[in-house]
Amino acid sequence: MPKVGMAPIRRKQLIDATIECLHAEGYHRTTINRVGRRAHLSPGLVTHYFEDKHGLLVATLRELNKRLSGATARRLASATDPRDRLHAITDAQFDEEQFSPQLVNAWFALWGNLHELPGIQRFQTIYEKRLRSNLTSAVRPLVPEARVAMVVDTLMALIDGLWLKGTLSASGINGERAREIIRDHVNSVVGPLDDA
Amino acid sequence: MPKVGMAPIRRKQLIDATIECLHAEGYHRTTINRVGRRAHLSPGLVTHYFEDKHGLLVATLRELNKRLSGATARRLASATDPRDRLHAITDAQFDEEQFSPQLVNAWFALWGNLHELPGIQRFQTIYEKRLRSNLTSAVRPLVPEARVAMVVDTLMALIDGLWLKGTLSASGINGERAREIIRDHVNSVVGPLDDA
Amino acid sequence: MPKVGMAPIRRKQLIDATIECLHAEGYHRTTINRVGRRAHLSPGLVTHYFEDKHGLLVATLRELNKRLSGATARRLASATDPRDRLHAITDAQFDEEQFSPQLVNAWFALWGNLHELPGIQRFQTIYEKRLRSNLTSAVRPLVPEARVAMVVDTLMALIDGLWLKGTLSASGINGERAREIIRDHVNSVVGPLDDA
Amino acid sequence: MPKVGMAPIRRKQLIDATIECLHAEGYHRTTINRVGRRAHLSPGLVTHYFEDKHGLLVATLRELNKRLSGATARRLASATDPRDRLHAITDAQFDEEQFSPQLVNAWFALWGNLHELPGIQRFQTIYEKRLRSNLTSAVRPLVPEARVAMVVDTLMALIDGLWLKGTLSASGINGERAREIIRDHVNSVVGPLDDA
DNA sequence: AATGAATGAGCCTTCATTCAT
DNA sequence: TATGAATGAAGGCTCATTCAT
Repeated sequence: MPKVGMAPIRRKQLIDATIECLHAEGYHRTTINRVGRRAHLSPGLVTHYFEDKHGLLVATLRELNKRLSGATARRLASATDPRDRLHAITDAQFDEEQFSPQLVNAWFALWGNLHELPGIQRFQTIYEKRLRSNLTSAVRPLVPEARVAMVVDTLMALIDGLWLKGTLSASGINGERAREIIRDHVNSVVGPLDDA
Repeated sequence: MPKVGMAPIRRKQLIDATIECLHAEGYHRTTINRVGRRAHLSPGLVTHYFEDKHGLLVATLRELNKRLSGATARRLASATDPRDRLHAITDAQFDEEQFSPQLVNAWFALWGNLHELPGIQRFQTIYEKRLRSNLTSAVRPLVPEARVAMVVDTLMALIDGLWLKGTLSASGINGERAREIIRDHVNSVVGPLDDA
Repeated sequence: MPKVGMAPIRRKQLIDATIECLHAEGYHRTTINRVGRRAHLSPGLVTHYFEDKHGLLVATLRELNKRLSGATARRLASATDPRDRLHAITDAQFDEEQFSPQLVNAWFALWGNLHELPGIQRFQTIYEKRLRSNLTSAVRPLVPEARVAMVVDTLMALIDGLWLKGTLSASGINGERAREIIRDHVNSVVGPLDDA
Repeated sequence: MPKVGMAPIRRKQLIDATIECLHAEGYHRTTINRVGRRAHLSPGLVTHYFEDKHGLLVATLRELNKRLSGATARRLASATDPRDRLHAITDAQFDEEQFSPQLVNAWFALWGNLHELPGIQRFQTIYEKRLRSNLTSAVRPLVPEARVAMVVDTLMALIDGLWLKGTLSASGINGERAREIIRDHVNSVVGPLDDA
């Protein structure tokens, strides 16, 4: 009695299980068998739906990025003022929903092994370019043109650094603190809010 | 083939080969066999000198950290002015010698798999604390006490972020650019150099 | 190749191959590869079905004990007279089917390496206790209570000793001779059969 | 400054360490390195003095047998009466000094792996024959000729069985109990001591 | 659509042995 | 006489993948 339309359901189940597994067990313990077990599905299904272990991991990273982009889009939607736009973008990077230890760790476990995921780097580069482009257009109205590149580079590095700190529980950097730091930095860069 | 006193020589050879291998092949391709082959030594020697693969990787991370600490110490030695001290520390993080793609990638390959290296996290935490302590004492004379924590947190995240960018050739962040960014940031934080 | 329900078949095949291998090649030559080869199965299947080499050996010892217990049960079933019950138990220990060089050697190869099979000792102790309990209730009606313990201890040691001799082809102790010896001993202990 | 006459000293040290190791770690953990470490000697010395790991184990078994034979000889020396001679032999098998857990376990660890010690079986057979011969000449004066073989076979099996039990701490068979059992058995076989 | 049986390559590790000193 | 450096084979185990059902 083959059911139809299972594909999206199964794919979601497996990706969720992969995220869980990456978080809980780390990259190299994230095996097809373990992912299957977590999803209460057989290991054979992974290849059925993702061709490959590689395929599963790529799909997982895509999903992680998508969730993050979603946060950016949502926040940008309700921002009009240039400065607000900038805050929207940076805040989105540390959105409570996405900046959970689980997602950060899963993302980072993949990130830390890009070497073994051929084809993903290009894909990741695209994501980075989009962020840079978003940041650039948000920053441009706020600082002298000559400083745009520097400000954007700094912001991007700072964002990545805060993510990285987020994987180390010992660092004490959670979403709230990350937003605080990045807001402080943004303010110091674009000048104090002259609300007078 | 001398019989005695080979230990330090072999250990260095194997650690160097590990760094090479991590850079060239990535974490999970860094196997005992491959490291041995790179060092022109038999795989059995790894266990002879490091007990374990784990032991080898720990020793490698230690070595990487040591080299980095060395750079910091060297630069601090010739800095007296508070602002100079701060620059010395941050510049040291991107010292030409240490911030080579090879070392950065090796370091990061280990970093991205801390999960699988039990016991290393504690060790890494110590290293982080030392950096924080160095930065704090350098920053304190330069900014109001209430801002010290924020400034240090930001600096540490920015440093990590720049390292991370350094692993992606596509990001265009090399040692020079990294130092430029961090100097710009430091200046903006502690106020412009009033050399007038 | 059917897809389902292979477990019991494969398990039996692998256990049989293990017994063969222990007999023919000895304990430390009984490797997962060799067992697999004997069973015409891949080495990976061992872990699939037994988790471990250890698991395979434990299962094998269990099987050997089960076969032996089976012989005891069968013989006891057709014995009513107390003396017959005692003979039934002791004879069962040297049942032609179980006391083959193959099984004895396999059993002994395991036995001689209990050190390396953590957790098995307890299991083996249970088996021993059952035998002791069986013997005790068979002996009790036949000798003065004060002698029961001594008689049982002696019987158990003698049984083990005969098994041990059974592993040495040079000893000339086969099933028939073993039964002869133990019957002679039993008779001398419980008094001659007064069939007059 | 090469010392002369070290051979017997070193050989003894290494054999003692082997016995310890067999007892404490079991057969397959008894490696040349571990034995060397226990003896505070380098692993290379083992091959120097024993050619081989095999050579070391053979020498160890020889030593164990020698110690046991020594006990027999000592006890036989002071026995004149036929029955005393028999008791001397059987008691010697469970001499407090030899029937220690350490020696029993070491002996048994070797015994349980005779398969892997080519050439030892022959050697062990000799030892068995000598025991049989000793027992036979002690038994002959005490029982009808027709029963000698049976009595000796039983005795030999019982002795081995008691040794075997001695390796299992759970069995509760120590030297004292073993002697008690074997004496009881001997008495029942050769008839009660008619000291009237 | 789904299962789980089966394979075989590859990894880490252990170890007996050899050998230069 | 003694050391310990060095090798390389083999073992146990994990795992991605294939495939019959």
